[in-house]
Amino acid sequence: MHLILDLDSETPIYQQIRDRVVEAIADGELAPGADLPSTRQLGVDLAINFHTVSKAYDLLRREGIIRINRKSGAVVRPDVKQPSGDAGADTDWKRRARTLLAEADVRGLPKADVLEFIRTTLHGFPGGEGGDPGDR
Amino acid sequence: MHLILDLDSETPIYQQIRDRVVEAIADGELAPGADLPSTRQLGVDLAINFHTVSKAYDLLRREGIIRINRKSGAVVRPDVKQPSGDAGADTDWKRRARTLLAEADVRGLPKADVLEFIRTTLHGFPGGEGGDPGDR
Amino acid sequence: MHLILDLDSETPIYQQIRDRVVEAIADGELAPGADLPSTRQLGVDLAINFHTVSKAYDLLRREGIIRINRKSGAVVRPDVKQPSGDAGADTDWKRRARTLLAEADVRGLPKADVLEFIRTTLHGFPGGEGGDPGDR
Amino acid sequence: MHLILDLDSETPIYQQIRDRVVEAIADGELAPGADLPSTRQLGVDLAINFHTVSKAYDLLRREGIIRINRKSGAVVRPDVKQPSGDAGADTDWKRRARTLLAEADVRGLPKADVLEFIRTTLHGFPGGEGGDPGDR
DNA sequence: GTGGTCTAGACCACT
DNA sequence: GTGGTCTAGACCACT
Repeated sequence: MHLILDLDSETPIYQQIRDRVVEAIADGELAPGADLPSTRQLGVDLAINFHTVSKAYDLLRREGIIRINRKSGAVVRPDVKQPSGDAGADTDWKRRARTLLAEADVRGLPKADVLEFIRTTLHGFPGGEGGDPGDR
Repeated sequence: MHLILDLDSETPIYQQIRDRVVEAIADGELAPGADLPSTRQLGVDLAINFHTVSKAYDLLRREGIIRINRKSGAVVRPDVKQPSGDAGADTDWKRRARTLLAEADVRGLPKADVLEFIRTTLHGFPGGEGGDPGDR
Repeated sequence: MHLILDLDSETPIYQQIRDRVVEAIADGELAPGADLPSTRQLGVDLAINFHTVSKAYDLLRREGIIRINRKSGAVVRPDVKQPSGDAGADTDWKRRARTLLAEADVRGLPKADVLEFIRTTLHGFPGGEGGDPGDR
Repeated sequence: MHLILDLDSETPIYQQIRDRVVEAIADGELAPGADLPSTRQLGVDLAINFHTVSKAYDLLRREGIIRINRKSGAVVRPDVKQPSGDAGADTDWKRRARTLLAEADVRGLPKADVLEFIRTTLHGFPGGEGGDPGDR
């Protein structure tokens, strides 16, 4: 997992780490069950304080994405990428997606381009289910 | 424009107002060139400080979505929903979209369902293919 | 709200603060909507670091018990003490209660005494609903 | 004794084992004097390290609930379910019960429901009134 | 004046 | 060797 941060971004570093880990899991770079680097190690690699990494991992744990063990460190939850049935989280995701799509529309991004970008990104994630049946 | 806030949300109030305005424009509730309520009026309607509304409007102005005139108040920019050609903003939008899609994938939402939701939402916004058809 | 900590306890300080705040709300010392002290102020009062208070407040916020505003500080949520309809949290509470009751039983505390202690404690919290209809 | 662990819980594994053993004793599944499975056997059954089981057993021993013999293994103490007269432990139990009840109140659980749940749970444990009736 | 973020380092628990 | 807690202090955003 190679992880690039933007220290000048308004997005807090711990949030960026959280986002990059989620993307690494979606991309298949981090498989379900895989080990994450230790908070101290990742802190050294990213040249940031390990407390900041800790905060990112704690966020991922609360989101049900990773498991943290005091001894063995952090691992991607084995049941990740499987439907959780958390209706509240689904609703929240859709609300955020709707806002993002509205922004694309308001900024004049052509609907066809947006849809194409999303289709491509989604299908770039490994794993068959819901794949592209022809061109639909 | 009917605007509902969630005071308990982690999303700051000003950000929620900004999001709802963007959605109202995408939905066609607020047409290009239309007047927004005055900051004081909206503050009263939402039972919040008008400074918070000002902050939301200022954010929308910096994003190139509305125009603010000290005298005539805030209006939706007439050229909204047309491609701005701001490559940096496009890149930023795609990065955020990618993170959101990765989150859907990691949470186990079926790709077909995600794509269907996005297609439906996008087509729910009035207007042909995003941007002036005679302009492309 | 007067708050006493046991610095030698195995229970982390932030957890103790969380517990004491919950008790203060149940006791009616902190009414729904009431202000909590600022993190810095409470830190000074308790002679602990304000970060530790922050952690306690963040926990209370995530539990839906308080609301935190960057400007105006922390307040008890106005809708506290009203059923939230969060079935998962109810189940979790019952599981913890069952464990605690099992411990009382195993330690030989007479059931009548346990029930009496719980009845008394519960009825010591102000607010009528579900009160003691006679002796049942 | 059938024992189910939640590896994703915030509660450490050893604490979960301790809790389940206490509940099994309260439920009468494990009688006073009964043998507990060996740490290695239980470790295999639960697919966890036997050291974690040892830690749970050691905690139960320190709580005066089981006895551990290097040769014959762990057994439920014969005098369990009888008043120990440990005032400190009683005070501690009441403090924890008070916090749990305060949480129920703050979360809006009706007092009558809480009392009913506790009464039912308590009466679900076999045995008269907690402790030896001839002894009081 | 409020909370939020980040750094830094100590000490602890758990293995 | 791992994460968790706590202290301490800086700087920032928001009002």
